[in-house]
Amino acid sequence: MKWDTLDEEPCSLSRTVAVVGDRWTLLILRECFLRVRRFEAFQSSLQITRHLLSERLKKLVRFGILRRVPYSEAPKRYEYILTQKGLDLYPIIMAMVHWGDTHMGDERGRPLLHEHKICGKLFDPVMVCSECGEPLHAKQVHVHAGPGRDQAVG
Amino acid sequence: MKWDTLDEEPCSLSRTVAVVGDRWTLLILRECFLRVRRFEAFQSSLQITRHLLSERLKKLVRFGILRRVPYSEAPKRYEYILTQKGLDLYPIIMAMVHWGDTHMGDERGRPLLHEHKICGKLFDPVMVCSECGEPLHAKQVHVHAGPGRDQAVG
DNA sequence: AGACTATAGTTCCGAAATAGAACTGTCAAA
DNA sequence: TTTGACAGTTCTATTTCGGAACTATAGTCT
Repeated sequence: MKWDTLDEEPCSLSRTVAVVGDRWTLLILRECFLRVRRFEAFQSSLQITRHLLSERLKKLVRFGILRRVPYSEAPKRYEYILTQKGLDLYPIIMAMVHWGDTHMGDERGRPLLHEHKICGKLFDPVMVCSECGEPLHAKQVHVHAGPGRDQAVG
Repeated sequence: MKWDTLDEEPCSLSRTVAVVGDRWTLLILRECFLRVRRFEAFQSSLQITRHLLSERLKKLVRFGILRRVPYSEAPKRYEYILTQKGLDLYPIIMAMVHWGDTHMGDERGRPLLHEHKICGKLFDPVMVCSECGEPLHAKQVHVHAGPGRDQAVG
């Protein structure tokens, strides 16, 4: 597999995997959604090596998921902020959190609870059909080849 | 990071990442949802090395995401089928496909289109609040520590 | 019988990625 | 002038991955 061109595969999952398909990147994104923005903060909360953190942040900036924004002129210091493209990853992160809550929980209960500011309640994320609003299940979905497909899948 | 105990972290995202947080595993799961079930089929459609495929399938079975089911007695042959726990990963996969469609597309258009058998229409997945049904956005969610949290996050 | 094919793996070795620690550079505060 | 905070970079040892060959079981073809 040529991982360096995975983002050009005729498969939307592959293209997403090219960007967020590794453990550190997903954990970094978790921190971003928890409002962590600075190199030292990522490093100390994740215990990631500085080398890998640096590389992953660069990659996320390169793909337009984070913006590197100066917050101090002298010395020059930057923080990393989610772009809209990055914020749009929220359903992926929430879907993963919810699956973990459901299937990987232990007797201690959930690590985090989520409150929806709009309705004020604690909630779970639910994935629904954009057309009829019903919850989605794998077996109720039929897949068709789209225009961007050659022979590969996804 | 001790990846071998990531599934015991007090963070649901970490626990999910422990299971599906690598590129090959996500691509294998894509194939599973496209009804691929056999070793040779995974191998030839993904071009994954047989060694890694074997290891990843074992891991998915160990975590209860796939079941290894005999389909031939002599010679003994098995296929890999999603359990309910595995089927429940569907929102993660769909969220990734949708993000890829939205942010990583090219001029050729989408590789695949999804039809909801319930309503008969082509759809996009939308993540909504279980309580009020409104679409979720990162900035409208407030996070609280839950019972299973000690000092870590997620 | 003997050779060939299909399926599902396992083994081995060189290449690439990761972990862990130390080092660099800039500036402010003590 | 020394220390500390911050944001990285560099180095080496270890781990994981890629690619190819090999093993095992049984059916089919000649």
